[in-house]
Order: sequence, then C-alpha cells, then structure tokens
Amino acid sequence: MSQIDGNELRGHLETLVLAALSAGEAHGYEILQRLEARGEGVLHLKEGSLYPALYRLEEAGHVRAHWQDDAEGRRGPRRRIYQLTRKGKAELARRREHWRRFVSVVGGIVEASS
Amino acid sequence: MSQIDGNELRGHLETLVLAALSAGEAHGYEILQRLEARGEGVLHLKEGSLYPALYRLEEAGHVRAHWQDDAEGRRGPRRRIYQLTRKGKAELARRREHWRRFVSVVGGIVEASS
DNA sequence: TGGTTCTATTTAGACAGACTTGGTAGCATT
DNA sequence: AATGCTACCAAGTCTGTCTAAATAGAACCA
Repeated sequence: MSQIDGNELRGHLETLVLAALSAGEAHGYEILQRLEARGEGVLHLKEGSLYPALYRLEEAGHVRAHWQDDAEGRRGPRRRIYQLTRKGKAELARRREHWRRFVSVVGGIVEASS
Repeated sequence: MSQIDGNELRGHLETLVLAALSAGEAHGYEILQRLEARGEGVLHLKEGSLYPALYRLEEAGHVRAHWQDDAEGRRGPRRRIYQLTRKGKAELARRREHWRRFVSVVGGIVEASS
C-alpha cells in the first residue's frame, strides 16, 4: 500500500498536529502515536518533523507547553506536555475550513471526468 | 478568500498537470489556464513550477511533447504541445487512487469529531 | 516609431518545511 | 551488558514550488 510521502504533508502537518491535540493534551511522542494510529498504516511522521512543527505552533501561540510534573508516577524520560490554546482552537477551525476548500479545489480537478 | 499555498500543492502538482492533460493535449500556458479556470479563484500555479513539473513528467515518460507545427495558422511564440502517454494515463489513475487515500487519511484526522 | 500588453517558454536562485542522522537519557527485558 | 522502548533535541540534507528575470512574436494604440 502506497505510503503518504512527506512532500504531500507539506502545509498540512501543523493542521494534523492541532487536530491530534484537539482530542486532549499530549506529549510529543504521544502525538506521533495518535497520528500513527489514525494513519491507516500509510502515515508515518518522524520526530524530526514533529518537534519543529510543535515549536512553530508554540511560537505562534497555538499550543502551550510545560514539562510534566513527575513528582509521583512514572519514572522515565521527561515529557513536555502540549495543549491547544484558545487561539490554537480558532486556528484549527480555520484550518479545517481551509482543508475543505483545498480538497474541493484540488479534488475537483483530479477527479474531473474520471 | 485564502489562497492555496505552494506548500500544500507539493506532491500534488504533477497530479494536477496530468489531470489537466486528460482533457486533451495542451501547451504549457494552456495548462496553466485550465488549472486557473478550475481553481475557483484560489489556485494560481506559476510558470516556474509548471515547466519543471512538465520536464519531470516528460522524463518519466508520462507525457510526450512536440513543438507545434506552425506551417500555417498562428504567428506568435512557439508552443510545445504536451499529451499524456499510455503510461501517463495509467499514472494518473494510480495518482487518483492515491489522492483518495490521502484525503481519506488526512481528512479523517482533520475532521475527527469536529 | 515606439510603447504597452498579451502570449509563451526558459532558467537561476531563494526558500520552507519534512526528511535523515545521530545524540542524550532512563527504564525494562533478556 | 546488550538490546529495545520511551522521549526529546540539534544539525544538516533534500526537493519542489516560488520569485524574478530574460527572451521573443504579434496586436494594438498613439
């Protein structure tokens, strides 16, 4: 089954990350797993793409991050927990609209009289 | 109205070009116009993107090109006419399938419980 | 005659963003 | 002690779309 190539994700990856976070806060690795789980076996993001995307989203004020307080509970690598800000939720709504237009326009051409 | 950015087109532009040519042979500029016409005002390809894409498609054997025979008819800049090869038609079919999967997977995540 | 606009192709270089690679580090399993 | 899984990060590569400019014929206007 043909995989979804990184090029095709360009300009959509941040939208995917925002959508993943709309299900609730998560740390980076968990976002990766959420997307992988919903990726129907053809979507495989890499850390090298995700973390820069998270930094961009954080800088833009769309997500907020904090180090997990591991006073009690798990022992393991430290985690940074990301969550949508109000601004990020609005951004996700805009991006959903934009996604629909993208699909409508490109899809309209690709599927024309096929 | 928000435009479709070049980044989002990455990995899809060649598919658009193949789809445009499935309506019949055309020269570069005409492909641009076809896509512009179907772009609902938000899709604007540039020559600097189209011609390299055409060269890639030609090299891959998906399109065939020839200089227009202007023995009679129009006088103006010379044109290169592009048409789908049999291989290109098969490629378009594959890419349509791939497009549907892409929309299904990414759309499924983006639209999840929205 | 020159100026502008539209058609049409070509190429050089800039750029953004997803990628690969490799590193750190803790814990669990073998 | 070695491997594998979790978890994060940095540096550099790649690629394809973009900007921008050059070239050039034809049509139109003044």
